[in-house]
Amino acid sequence: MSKQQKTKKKESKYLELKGFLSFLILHELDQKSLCGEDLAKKIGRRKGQMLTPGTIYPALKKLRNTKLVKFKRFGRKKMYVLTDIGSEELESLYKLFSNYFYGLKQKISRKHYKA
Amino acid sequence: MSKQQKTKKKESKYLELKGFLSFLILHELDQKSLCGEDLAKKIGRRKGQMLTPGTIYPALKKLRNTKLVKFKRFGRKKMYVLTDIGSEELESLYKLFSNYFYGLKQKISRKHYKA
DNA sequence: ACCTATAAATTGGGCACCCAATATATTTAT
DNA sequence: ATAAATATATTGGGTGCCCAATTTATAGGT
Repeated sequence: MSKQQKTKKKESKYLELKGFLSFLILHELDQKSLCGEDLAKKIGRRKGQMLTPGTIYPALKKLRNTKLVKFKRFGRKKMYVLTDIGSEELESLYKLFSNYFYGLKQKISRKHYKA
Repeated sequence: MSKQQKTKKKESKYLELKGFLSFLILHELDQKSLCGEDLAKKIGRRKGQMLTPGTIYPALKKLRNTKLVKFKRFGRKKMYVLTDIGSEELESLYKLFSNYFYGLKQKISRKHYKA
């Protein structure tokens, strides 16, 4: 009972929902400043599977390079926050997101999301 | 004024929302039977840019191979519909989708979506 | 100083998405 | 039968997502 999320109860048999990682990172950081590890846990909870370092850190690196996020060091943690550019970008992405998934609103419920 | 959707008014400057194509195909086909071309237009409208044949047809091919969709020929069109397996898969994907985007419900509005 | 734990980061590889360009098949018009 | 139009399909290449495995850096305990 030590593992935080185990190998995956795959609900869908054929397809996966990949993508939107950078978008979700910005969205989470807009709610609360987080370190890489906690971001991986939080987004991992959304997908039902922990994000590995090889997923989260390259994504953060890219977001740093494009100046959408920055961090401040606290002990060994790097606490990430949005930059002004990052906030603007997120607002644009919300509009795209709205278009992209128009009509799917009723599919989003709290039923399966824990924490 | 002949082109249906032009080169792209890119709202976000740095990131794109990629992915979920197969999911959206299943979702659209669950609403209405469509041919490849019309699927490309419909999903293209969601992203603000027409999907090219090189995007839609390989995706449909994969969905046919996994028996999630099938088609019937009408003239030169292939009208796609979900199989029973496809319907089940879509239900599972809606649950994953709900988790994946929990908390983003209020971001989905009709504001920017046309048709 | 040394060890341990924690957080961050890189490497290598696979797959989905995506487009531009090109090619094939089918239907309709002449 | 031939041409034009429409719909389907493939090819080649780029990029992002994703993981397993490994490595580096930082902080705390003894």
